[in-house]
Amino acid sequence: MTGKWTVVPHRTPADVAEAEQIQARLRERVVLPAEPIEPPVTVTGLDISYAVGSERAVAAAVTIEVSSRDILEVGTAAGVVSFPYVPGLLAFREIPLLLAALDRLDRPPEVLVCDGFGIAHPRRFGLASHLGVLLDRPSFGVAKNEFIGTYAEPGTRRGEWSELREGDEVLGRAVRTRTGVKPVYVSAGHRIGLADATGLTVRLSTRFRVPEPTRQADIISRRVLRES
DNA sequence: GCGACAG
DNA sequence: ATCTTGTCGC
Repeated sequence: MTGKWTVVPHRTPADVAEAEQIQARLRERVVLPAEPIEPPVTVTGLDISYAVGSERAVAAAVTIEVSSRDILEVGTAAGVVSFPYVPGLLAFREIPLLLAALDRLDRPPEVLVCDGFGIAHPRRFGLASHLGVLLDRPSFGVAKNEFIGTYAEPGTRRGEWSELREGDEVLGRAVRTRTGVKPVYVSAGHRIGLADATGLTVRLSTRFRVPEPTRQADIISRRVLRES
């Protein structure tokens, strides 16, 4: 079931070693522009909900209008995950179902936002980068928890941020989307810079810590899962 | 060797 | 990720 916008097909690897091979090969395709991208009218958020004690899961792709934060379109896909959760290899667990959910959208996504990381990853190729490369679309990640790198606590006000880095290498930002609330961790995935990813993250999260596209994808995937 | 470890 | 309601607090 190759998605209509999938540029690079996905195969589930047989083991961790094969997954890391694929990761290393695809990573070479990542492009991170220094210039701002064309401001998108919509952003498509992605997330997956899992059933307890089984491999059943539901993915949701939710396209949100940036200016209004309204939902424009929803695509979902139920299925069975075929790769275990391994830190650093999350993409191999989630990508098949995410691609299926994206397939259900009529309008091709402009910019993708994932629950997780882009290049802020042990091998600089997290879920957001992986999906961006497969679809050849701009993508970035917004994670709720830290993974790698260190950062200074950002200012307490909404919109303030600090660099997430490993040594001299800037991997992302800890971004305050709500005043006085724990920051989210933003990283570029593919074909987008950190400044754009940060700006979109803040614009898309007005009432809640998590930006609307991934927040709605979380809510909808969870609802569809329990209704199945 | 011992933890830590996106979702 | 997931099991789970109300409740305390800003």
